[in-house]
Amino acid sequence: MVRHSRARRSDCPIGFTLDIFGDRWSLLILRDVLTRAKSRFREFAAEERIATNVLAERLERLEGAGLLTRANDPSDARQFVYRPTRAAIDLLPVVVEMAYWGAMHDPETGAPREFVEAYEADRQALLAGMRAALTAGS
Amino acid sequence: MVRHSRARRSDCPIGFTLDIFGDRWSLLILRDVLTRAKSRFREFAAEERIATNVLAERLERLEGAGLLTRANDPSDARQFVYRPTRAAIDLLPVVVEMAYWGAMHDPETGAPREFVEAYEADRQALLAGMRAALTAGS
DNA sequence: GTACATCACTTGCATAATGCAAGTGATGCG
DNA sequence: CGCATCACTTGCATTATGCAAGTGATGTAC
Repeated sequence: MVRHSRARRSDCPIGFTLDIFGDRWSLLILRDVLTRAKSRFREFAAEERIATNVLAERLERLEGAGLLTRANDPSDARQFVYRPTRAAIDLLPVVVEMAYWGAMHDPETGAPREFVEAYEADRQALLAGMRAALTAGS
Repeated sequence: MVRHSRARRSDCPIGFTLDIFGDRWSLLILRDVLTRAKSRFREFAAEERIATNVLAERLERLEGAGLLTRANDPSDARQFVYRPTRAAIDLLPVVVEMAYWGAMHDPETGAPREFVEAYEADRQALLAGMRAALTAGS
């Protein structure tokens, strides 16, 4: 049986990157974890229209790829807490650049003005602030 | 008939961005156009293992999305020349950040050392240089 | 100008990924 | 105890992708 889906297809670092989250949903999940403080299955399932079976598979794969950790929620044994790893936090620049590009080129963007202003004023500070928010509780 | 594939699914600028090239191939095509000076169908088809039918559809969609232009090749009537638009050139930061992330986290990356060094030494200068190379002939 | 190669695609079909709706078992809660 | 909620599964229809083999227009060598 041949696995086409996730075989390595390129020696290029961009190809490598796309092998990990070059699909519709993985990066949206990472966006939620990185910029919206989401950490639970139901939170990911809520906002976007991702099917739960696909979500389950993506979370498992992102965990396997070393981008998310999955821990028991001490306050509710039914739930799990997904958190970004260092590698995922390193993706912040990618997420920020994609958001900025979308904000610039989407005629009806929902991008908050404050994000655009913060980016244009001081990109490094914006990134540092976002990174700090993610590293705070560790 | 309902089109699921490319309907807008999010008001987030990242969602918008992923609607345009949130698939395996679109961004690789853009990478080729933006960083490898590729401009013809056969050049795109050559390096990666993209099926020609998928490539044809992607080129058409990227043109429709305003990221590529398609022009006749004056020296060969069989060929067309695909070039990035301003919007595509604006994607350089995204491409560069993805490449850098891949270079940092891919254990067997094929990323050229010079790229990593240039990025770490002066990201802005790297981007300016890449942008200048693309704008040169216009 | 005839034969052949090359170009950008198409076409037909098999396989894989995704979407959708309805479960399922474990746990929380009144 | 009864019901709601949690993180998933399962079955199946639909869509996207991969693969191999065309196709017509054009270039090129003889």
